[in-house]
Amino acid sequence: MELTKELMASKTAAKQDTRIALLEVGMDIMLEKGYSNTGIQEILSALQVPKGSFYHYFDSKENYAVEIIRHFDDCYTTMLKTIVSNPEMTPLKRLRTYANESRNKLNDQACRKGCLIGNLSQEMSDQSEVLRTELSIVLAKRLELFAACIEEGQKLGEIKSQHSAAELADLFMSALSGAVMMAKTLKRIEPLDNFINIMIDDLIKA
Amino acid sequence: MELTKELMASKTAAKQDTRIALLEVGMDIMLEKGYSNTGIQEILSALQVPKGSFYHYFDSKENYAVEIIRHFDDCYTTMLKTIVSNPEMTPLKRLRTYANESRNKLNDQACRKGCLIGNLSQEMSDQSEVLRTELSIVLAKRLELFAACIEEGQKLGEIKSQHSAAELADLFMSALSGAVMMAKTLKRIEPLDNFINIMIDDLIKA
DNA sequence: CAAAACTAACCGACCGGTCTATTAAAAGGA
DNA sequence: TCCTTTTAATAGACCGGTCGGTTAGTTTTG
Repeated sequence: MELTKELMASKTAAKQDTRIALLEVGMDIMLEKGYSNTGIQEILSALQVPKGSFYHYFDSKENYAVEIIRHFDDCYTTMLKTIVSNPEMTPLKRLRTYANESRNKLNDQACRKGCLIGNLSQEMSDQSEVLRTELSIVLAKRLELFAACIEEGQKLGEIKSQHSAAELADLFMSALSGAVMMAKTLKRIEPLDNFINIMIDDLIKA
Repeated sequence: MELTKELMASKTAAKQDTRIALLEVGMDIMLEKGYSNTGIQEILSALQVPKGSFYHYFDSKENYAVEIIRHFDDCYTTMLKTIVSNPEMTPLKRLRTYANESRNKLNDQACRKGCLIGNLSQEMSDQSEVLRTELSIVLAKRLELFAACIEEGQKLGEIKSQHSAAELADLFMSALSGAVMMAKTLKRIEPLDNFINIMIDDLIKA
């Protein structure tokens, strides 16, 4: 009995693995090529999973993308929280750390890829209300995390208080996303450096 | 003779018109649906132009997009120059005017569409080196226009001089592009309002 | 054995791009 | 001036390939 249980478990796990693997490979490919440019067959070939299986696990490409967004967000939010809530740094230092990591990652990738959420937001907001809604949930979640960090900094007098934390978080994310876009097109990391130098080290600092 | 000349002229003009019409319709559709999601047939149907004509005027979809970018940029740069070089306003006021117009246009479009250059940059920078190069030329041109305006403001003491005009222009464009992206996904105009309120009215003002 | 999980083969639609044919305009010759 | 030749432009049928998605059937499981 224990044997069958184990087999069941491993089998179930394997099936789950296929599902997760589809999500993770799709995430990587969509990060590189966007939604429209990514074919389902391409994802399946990478994993040697047959076409029929895909539609066993997912209803449609659109729903698959929704699950990719959620899966990616799960990982990303965890990472983001550990940085912007890190009690061992001051709030402003946390923001700078996050910005720096974003900058270095983009630089390591030769100013390619960027952020899945940002890329899909730009590509799909006008094309799919389903994806737009999902992406807006993720964006709102991130805005909250940044706003909480900024508010903490404001209370400590480390960050300017002329504007609300929510507004500053908004601008912070806008500028960072835009800097990533510019860096990708110009193939130069300077937009990120400028963002860090001016926005963080100067403008929002109290 | 004059009659035939006129006919010739109008005919030639008509031919040119077909080309221009293809560029302008393609511009509109690509602004709404992006590059990958726009089919050539769709553009042709809108103008009732046969498929063969398209490949008479353009080598490929990619080259067609390059010409769309240039055509769009021609119009846009003219408009941009009249605003950011307008001697009847102070430099900072010009920037605010431009930002406000961008904000109002996006608002009128129910936070859709945005800017063709920004959209294509995000979608195509990693997919097509040809398009990326073309887009980077346009971005660089705009950066120069903004930088010139900002530099003027710095000399007048109206804009902070801790950072170079080029760096400020960089951040200005990053933040504006990012705010447009966020507004499209969140379907709220506030990111643009925040950009104007904080960035222009506060942060870069001396 | 019945039900659920899985999969290979297949579908019509559409993609960007090519083909050959036809028509209209420009250029050349006397 | 008229006729011929060449070239630009129009035209749509057609190409192989790929798209997202379906289905009929096999395999696995309880």
